Amino acid sequence: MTVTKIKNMEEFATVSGLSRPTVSKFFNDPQSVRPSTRTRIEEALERFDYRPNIYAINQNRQLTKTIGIVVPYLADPFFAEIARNLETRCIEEGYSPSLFSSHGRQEQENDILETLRSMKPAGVLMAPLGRISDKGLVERFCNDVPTVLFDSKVEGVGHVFIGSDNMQFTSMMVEYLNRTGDAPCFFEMKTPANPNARKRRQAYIQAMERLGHQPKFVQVDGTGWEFEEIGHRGAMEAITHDAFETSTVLCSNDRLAIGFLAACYQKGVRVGLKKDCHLRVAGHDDHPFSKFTCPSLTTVAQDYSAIAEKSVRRLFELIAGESDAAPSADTLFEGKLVMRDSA
Amino acid sequence: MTVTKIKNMEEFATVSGLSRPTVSKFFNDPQSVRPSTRTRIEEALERFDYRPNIYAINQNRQLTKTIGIVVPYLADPFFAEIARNLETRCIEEGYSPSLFSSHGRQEQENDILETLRSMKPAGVLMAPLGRISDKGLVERFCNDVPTVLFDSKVEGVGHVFIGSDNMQFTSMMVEYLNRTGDAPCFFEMKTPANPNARKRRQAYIQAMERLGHQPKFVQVDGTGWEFEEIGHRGAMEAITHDAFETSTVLCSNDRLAIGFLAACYQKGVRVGLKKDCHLRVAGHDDHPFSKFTCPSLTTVAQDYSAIAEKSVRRLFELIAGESDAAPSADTLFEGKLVMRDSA
DNA sequence: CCTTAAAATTTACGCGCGTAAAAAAACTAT
DNA sequence: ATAGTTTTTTTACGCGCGTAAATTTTAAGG
Repeated sequence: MTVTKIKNMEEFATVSGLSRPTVSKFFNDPQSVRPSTRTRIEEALERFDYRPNIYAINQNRQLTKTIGIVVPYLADPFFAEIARNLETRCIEEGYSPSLFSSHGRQEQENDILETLRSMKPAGVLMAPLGRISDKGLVERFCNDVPTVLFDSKVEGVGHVFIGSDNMQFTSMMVEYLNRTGDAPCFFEMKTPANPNARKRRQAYIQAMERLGHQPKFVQVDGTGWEFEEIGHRGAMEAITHDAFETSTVLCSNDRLAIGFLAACYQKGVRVGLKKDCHLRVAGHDDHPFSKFTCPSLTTVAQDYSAIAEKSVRRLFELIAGESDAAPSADTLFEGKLVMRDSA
Repeated sequence: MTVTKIKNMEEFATVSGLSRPTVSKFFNDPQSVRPSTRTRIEEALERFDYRPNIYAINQNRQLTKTIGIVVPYLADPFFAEIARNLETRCIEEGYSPSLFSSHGRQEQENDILETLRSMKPAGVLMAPLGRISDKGLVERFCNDVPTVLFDSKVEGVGHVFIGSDNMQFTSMMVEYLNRTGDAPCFFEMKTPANPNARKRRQAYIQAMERLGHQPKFVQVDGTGWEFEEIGHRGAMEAITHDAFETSTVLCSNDRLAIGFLAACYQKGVRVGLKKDCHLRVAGHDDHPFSKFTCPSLTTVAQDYSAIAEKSVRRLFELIAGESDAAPSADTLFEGKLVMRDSA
């Protein structure tokens, strides 16, 4: 590194003995210049550490090299984990991911979309809030910016959706629970924020009917994203009032189950498969912490990295296909049964 | 909204019946124009939804309205929670936060700092990786960009640090455990990534000696940020070899404790205060999930929102104080003892 | 109504880079 | 060496906005 500070591309071109347009070409695509020229620039780059001004670059670009990533609630390790996968994949493809969390609030989600618009991103990977999303606004956004929706689908919105096959998730789990013991009741929030929850409820009902059982529900009040808290409260009440009509409980998601198991422990309700257990409990998602609950949680695993991988790949297809591609069929990943100690 | 699309500030100024410099002034500070003028612009804003091009704006600004937020590992709910607080506070102050996670890798942290440099942010809130941070690079960054370090201090680097008083955390917990039962042994990673862990170890030793007890350690191998996994493995081994010389275990952080408790449950080791319990377990941090462990985890609570609040406030002081202020003393927050069922 | 101060307008330049067109230079193959 | 091709250089314009200086308009106060 030399003392000389390079302010702009003009200066950098001079010190590397080239013209500015050539250097500009290099930064847009190193392969587009002659190997010998490339070498000269790379050498100069080591001596002078210059970086093109991103704002000046993007001002003149119709499309930037930015990818927006939007999740509904980053404090949920599930989304943190997905976001991490997405980020990594984008970087590998030479893009700069920009991460946003709606923190469970519609207003925030709307702000983020507006911000993203002005960022002229090459594309956006978005897990919408779901029920409380501003559908019209999300729809308009998807029409204007190449966007892949993942995790939670907003009906009729967006060209590309990547998610989990909730029908398969729940069917499989109900089937498993039914084979190995009592058929489960379904533990869920009364008004879930996430559309996956509604699909899982439907799937539960269908699966139970198919097996000749009557669906049974235990529903908890509560809004927001503090699912553990809600699950805990709901379980405490249900246990106190002995509200379970069966010895098996299927939770709509693992975070509810985590709260549920904590309540069971506190109330002295033994959970698991052993002879002296009163209850079996299962969940959905294979949350990062489900391995460490007491007992460890039997659940259906979402394939995080597959969803991330596929989302990014579909986004780049969308970006590449000049004309906005026809709305494609949703991609739904099947889940894997993870048999642990709780059921 | 009208059909007319506004492309730039010139056009927008025309439709609002004003000149571009006036409109420009408005966007930089709405208070700087006459109320009647402000109203006219705001009305036009509703009819035409125009937003200044952020890239063009930032190109000509020495300092942008961006605040960088860097955390070492976003999949850790502790950092997700802190980040959420920081984001919210920044937005309230009229800045645009930009969130980055190092994902536990030095290379990534370095890249983020380089990216941030080119973003010309007004300031940066950074929780460094700690031990594996590139100290020289972080130092240089802090000298060039107004930066507040939080959570984990890199010795001798940065002008402002906001964190927790680990000495007080651990002292208090050791004191409490000693008063209510056996003095604790210390459960930790052999080579912790985070400097807080080292401070806690020292504090543990001092506290034990002050109380006339000999410090005892159970140390686990393992690197990375999968603390629950590491804690679980360590506890399984320790229990198998009956490696505890005392009936009380103080974990270096809650995530290790979560894994620890899971292992205890699996091994049939009863944890808690009741007569039939073999072990008491405590942690540090009051992780968002510590309330839902089995049994619920006794710990020392970090004051998330206070740290966030203070960090943001100090950053804005740094930004406001034209000349780079003299290195100020660290701000350390005391923790609160959270007595739950595990100890 | 006139004086003053405050605010808005006009005019004009610059930021750092993308990019197009024409000319010059550097390679490649014969 | 020469014709033909590829790459680089020259030249020049534009992007959308910040911002400064000089001028004109507006509002306020006596």
